Amino acid sequence: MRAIAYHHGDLRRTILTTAVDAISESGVDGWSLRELARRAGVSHAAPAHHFGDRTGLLTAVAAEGYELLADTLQAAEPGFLEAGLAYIRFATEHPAHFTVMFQPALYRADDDVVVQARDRAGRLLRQGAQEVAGERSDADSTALAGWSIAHGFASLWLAQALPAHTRADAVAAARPVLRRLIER
Amino acid sequence: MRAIAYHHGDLRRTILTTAVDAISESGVDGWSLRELARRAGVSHAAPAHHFGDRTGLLTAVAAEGYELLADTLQAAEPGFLEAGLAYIRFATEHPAHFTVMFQPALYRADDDVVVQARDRAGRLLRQGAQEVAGERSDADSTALAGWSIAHGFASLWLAQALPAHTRADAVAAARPVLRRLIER
DNA sequence: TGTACATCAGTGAACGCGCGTTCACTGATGTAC
DNA sequence: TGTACATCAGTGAACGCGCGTTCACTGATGTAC
Repeated sequence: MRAIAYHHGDLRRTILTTAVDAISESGVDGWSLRELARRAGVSHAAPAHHFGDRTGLLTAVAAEGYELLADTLQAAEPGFLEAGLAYIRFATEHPAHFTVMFQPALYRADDDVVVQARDRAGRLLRQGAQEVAGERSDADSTALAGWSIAHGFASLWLAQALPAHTRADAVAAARPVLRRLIER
Repeated sequence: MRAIAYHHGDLRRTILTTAVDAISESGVDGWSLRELARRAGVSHAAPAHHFGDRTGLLTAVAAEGYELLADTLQAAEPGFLEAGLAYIRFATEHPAHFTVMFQPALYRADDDVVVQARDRAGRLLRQGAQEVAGERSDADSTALAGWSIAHGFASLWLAQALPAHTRADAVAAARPVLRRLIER
């Protein structure tokens, strides 16, 4: 691979990764397209070639996020507890994606690629919820409770709002918390 | 009250309110200090007098948010369910405050006023959790489960990620979901 | 009750800067024959 | 195997704009005497 080529070859991928890094470091608005170009070592006009504008770039981040979430859920062992822990692992390993995904005002939420990926993740999520809801009469509320508790734990952990002992390993700390929903 | 006075009298309050409105409309970064000044009808240099910079302003928003949350929790009937619903009511009625509070990188989280208000809200929150944890051996996990489920429901609702039937009344929709943690 | 003075809130002109966008261009790659 | 041509990715100079910040100022308010 040449160090520098006129045609980068994988600039789209590079910009996307750079954007995710920048979001992790400085939040969803703490950077400019020009800064991403600078970091990626390309001209400041290059990103527009692939994404058009910020919204286009964030749309790609959201789509990739839903794909990654779906992959993570798909790879998890069956059962609500494992699905919930997979959800939390995804959020803590991909904080930038997670943050963007749940701020739909930032991107084109009706973009085809986003819709497809989100549907796929949604299907797997409902499958995980099924396993805690079972035959209960309040299956819907139980499914929402499952999603809420996993999403809430992940969000609070990312916001650094949880007690210090949860810092080192979010997934381990989440286990007894999620379990609280299925046993008593 | 004069329509226009050289000394506004309550400009700090006005800018703060204007900021909260702007955040609700356009997110945490969708505005500038100059725009707030324009909206408030004062010169563009006026906000700096009261808040210094964006961070100072967001610090004030976070502090006010924790105060409002504490007030809401304090006014709630006793019991975990009522505390959880109060938490969700706060989040849905003050989305801008809620959003800022849980992004500590945006403001000075160690500011005295913030710390005091957050501690007060934290005390009331722990009190609510106590009522679901009771004498259980896993009291800590139960308390975190309570916070997570309320926070998760509120976050997902604000992200417009929940099913349509929850849209009209978040608090009513949350009731059976939170209940799921205390009965089975 | 009146005057002098200090303090403070808010003004408005000026600055330099980084931004997104535009556009004519250049260089690399792929395809037709 | 070689040549011509179209397509596409990325360049870099130029633009106008809104921004935060600075600073000398003005006008209102509060206090001392």
